[in-house]
Amino acid sequence: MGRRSIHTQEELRELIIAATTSIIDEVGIDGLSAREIAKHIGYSPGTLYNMFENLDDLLLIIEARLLDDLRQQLLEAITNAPAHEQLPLLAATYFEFTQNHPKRWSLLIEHRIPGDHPVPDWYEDKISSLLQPFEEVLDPILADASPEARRRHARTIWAGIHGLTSLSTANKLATITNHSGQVLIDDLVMTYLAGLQSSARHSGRIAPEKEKR
Amino acid sequence: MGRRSIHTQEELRELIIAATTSIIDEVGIDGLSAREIAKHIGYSPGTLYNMFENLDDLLLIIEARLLDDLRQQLLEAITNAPAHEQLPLLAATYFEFTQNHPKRWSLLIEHRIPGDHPVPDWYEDKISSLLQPFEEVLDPILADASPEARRRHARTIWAGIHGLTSLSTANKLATITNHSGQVLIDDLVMTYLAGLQSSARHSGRIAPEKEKR
DNA sequence: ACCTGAACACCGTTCAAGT
DNA sequence: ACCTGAACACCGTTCAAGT
Repeated sequence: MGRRSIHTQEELRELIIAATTSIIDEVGIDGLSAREIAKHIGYSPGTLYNMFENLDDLLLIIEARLLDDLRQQLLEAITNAPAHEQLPLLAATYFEFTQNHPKRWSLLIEHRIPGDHPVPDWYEDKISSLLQPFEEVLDPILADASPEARRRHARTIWAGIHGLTSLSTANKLATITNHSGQVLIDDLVMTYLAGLQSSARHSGRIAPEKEKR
Repeated sequence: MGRRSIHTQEELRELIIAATTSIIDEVGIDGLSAREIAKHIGYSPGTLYNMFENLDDLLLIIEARLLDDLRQQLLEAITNAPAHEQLPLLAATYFEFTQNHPKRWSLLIEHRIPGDHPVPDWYEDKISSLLQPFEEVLDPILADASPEARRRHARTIWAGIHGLTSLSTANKLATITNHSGQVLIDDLVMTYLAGLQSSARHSGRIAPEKEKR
């Protein structure tokens, strides 16, 4: 047949992304295949390769949108929140988000581009932008620290939280992390914060208690 | 043909495990297949299913051995080490180990049993036994804490370290974690430890400085 | 008893051919 | 120009048949 043009290229693209997302959420990653996606949208498998380089490319785009959504929720969570509650709020929101999208979050964790090929730049940017809320929230606490130390602490606490959420969605480590995940994340954030404040004290200056607003 | 019996069942089993391990380490997970393993050991693909339930089962066994090795190295690392250096040593050893076996460690992180089936009990035990060194090392620091708090802190710091090493081997997050991994892990351990000691102080008793030996 | 290898039901991806 | 769908080179897994 051919020459249908019922949808614009852009519509077709979104159709494919939507179908793939819903297959993952409903059936799981194991039930996903190019043929299955094609069947869902009523096109032939070949059409996918007209819009995307390959399946990995398509999945990467879905992962990137998930990261966008997460970032959005993180930013919303800390808006108007008292400064000293912001980091715990970020952590709780991060965890909750991954629990709400377990299948897609697993995809994000487990999906690796074959051949050790590096991931595209735009994808790395998405990841980097996740760090921004953490840097913002840590800034007042680390007022005296060097820029390098601030970058480092933000990365550490982000990576710790990210790692913990990942363990929770991979039910391969269930016995350990069903301790449960939220409890461990709270522990991590609270103890790490206490550690930051304690070293701020030892380095000669006490991080001031916030009383903004 | 059939009826070769050049190898005992046990030898054949080990042969398969060894071949699979070396394919993963050399070619990577993408180059792995039942047919490829069979070719390596000079048997037919069907033979694999005589010794193992399926490919997932075989991979799980390889992952379990990796965990055994890691545990062994962790225990060796803290033997005869001063108490206050033990946790940093565990973290550094953990990280180094994963860097030394990047392909197999990626397998451990990314390999999920299809269908949300839970992992076998013996596998969960392997994971649990990784916690033991962390509990041992934290015990002196948490002398006053409740058993529940000790379990929790050990799980938290283990999961944080585990999560960080996982991010480092998945080069999907390279820009962030090539900060580098070892630096972030040191930061996590040191700051978390400072946090633990600071709350020990606040709860009325200072964790005594160790001076054993 | 032990192992084979053809067969089944799938994959991702390509590309000549159809409209 | 747009899309098809048969074809290619693979998968994991099974199981009747061979020695």
